[in-house]
Amino acid sequence: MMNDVFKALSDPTRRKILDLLKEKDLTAGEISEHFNMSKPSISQHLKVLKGAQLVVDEKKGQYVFYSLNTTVFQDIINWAFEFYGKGGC
Amino acid sequence: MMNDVFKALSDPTRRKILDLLKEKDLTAGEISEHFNMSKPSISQHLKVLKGAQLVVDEKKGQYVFYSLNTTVFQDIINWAFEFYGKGGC
DNA sequence: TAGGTATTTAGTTATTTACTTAAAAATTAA
DNA sequence: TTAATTTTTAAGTAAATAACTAAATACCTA
Repeated sequence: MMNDVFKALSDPTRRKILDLLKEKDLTAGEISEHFNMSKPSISQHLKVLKGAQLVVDEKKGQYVFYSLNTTVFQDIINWAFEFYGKGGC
Repeated sequence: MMNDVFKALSDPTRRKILDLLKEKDLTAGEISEHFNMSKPSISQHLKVLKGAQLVVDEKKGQYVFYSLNTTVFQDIINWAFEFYGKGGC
């Protein structure tokens, strides 16, 4: 579970996708416009992000909108807190 | 920089090494005892963790002690906070 | 229905990664 | 110095990853 998350985060293209989604929800096509990369490659990256539950997709007509799933980011924070300091925020 | 960190964290063996170091500092040999894996493999994993500055090493005689570098974990928390909620703790 | 757009799936290839064993380097002690 | 111990480096290999193109799927509109 956390393995899927860190594997997903280990690729710079996928982290940049997350950065884009921080601003606003985007379709697969809009996301791909930000990269010098084929649409299928971006689609695969989105699949990995979705598998890690870092993003959620929603189909609207012929478009698929992607958005962040913030709960997993909380999991990452909790994971890192165990190393940084013994509890406390 | 953050790329090295997430790449380092993407492997379960390396995350388990970090878990072990959460308890106490350990030598390379002590770490390797916790795995069904050759010492050179563990040494390579330690090199990756060190490259990401997630751990620090200190030579004491013929032993090399490894310990956590907590500052990078703070960086991870800061990174994730930007997705979770706009600031605030 | 037919054609167009958006997205994903399938199949292929080059690169990277994680492991192995063997050898080297560095330290300790007889 | 020689031998033993700890750790890293080097070289090789199998599996995973990330990219591509081509084809399939799904939806919309004329």
